[in-house]
Amino acid sequence: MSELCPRFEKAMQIISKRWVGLILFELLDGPKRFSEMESNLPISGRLLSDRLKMLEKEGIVIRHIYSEFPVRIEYSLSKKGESLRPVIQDIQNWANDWIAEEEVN
Amino acid sequence: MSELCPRFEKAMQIISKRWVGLILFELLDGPKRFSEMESNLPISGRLLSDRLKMLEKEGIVIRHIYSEFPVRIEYSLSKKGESLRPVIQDIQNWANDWIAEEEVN
DNA sequence: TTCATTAGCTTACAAAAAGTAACTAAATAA
DNA sequence: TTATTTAGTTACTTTTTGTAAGCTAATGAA
Repeated sequence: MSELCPRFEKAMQIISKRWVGLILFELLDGPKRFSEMESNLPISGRLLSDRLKMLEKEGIVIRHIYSEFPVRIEYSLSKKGESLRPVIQDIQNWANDWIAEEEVN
Repeated sequence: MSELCPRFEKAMQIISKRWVGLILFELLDGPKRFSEMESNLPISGRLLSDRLKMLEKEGIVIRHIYSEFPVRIEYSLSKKGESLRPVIQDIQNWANDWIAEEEVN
């Protein structure tokens, strides 16, 4: 195997993991709680939990605990996460230009 | 589940499928043959075959058969595929800015 | 005419990831 | 004490991937 840019590969590994795109889309709109994302996205708690942990580990998502009753936990984007906005925006633009209404299922 | 843009969802479904990013990266460099991609990417023939079929079905990749000896088959990007260049370019830029050498493994 | 070679897949099967639903923990409130 | 709420976790089934071997069509060499 030859010279694929290893940083690009690593970036794709993160971004193209299933559900990550939709999670970023949500968070680019502002901080969100676990249950809020769970009900906004077609993803189960198990995987949402996995993905948020992974994104936190990668420094893309920040987890903030508010010790209220009941406990409130908010997820938001770090600067590194925020800087993915152009990527998501481009995908949105591409989708608008090239995905027809019919093929959306 | 609420109002996620269905076109965005569909776009993510295609783009975030494993290996698709790397395949697009390859093809943005110009037309490529099956075996060429197979040796450039860390992907097996089975999945490369699957992904190329899927991308062809989505109108992103074009398959061209040259009846030479031995047979030569070239894969290239359609206009729809070409228009994903900004997405891939943004991911490359993000990777350069935010992925450190050490975390590339 | 038979055998080997080459590209581009396909098949069969094991391993990893995702989907689903039920369950847990901590902190109150009634 | 029992119930309620959020944020998960566990156990288990189904789907997707990874891996390696096999297949097919078109030559070209012996």
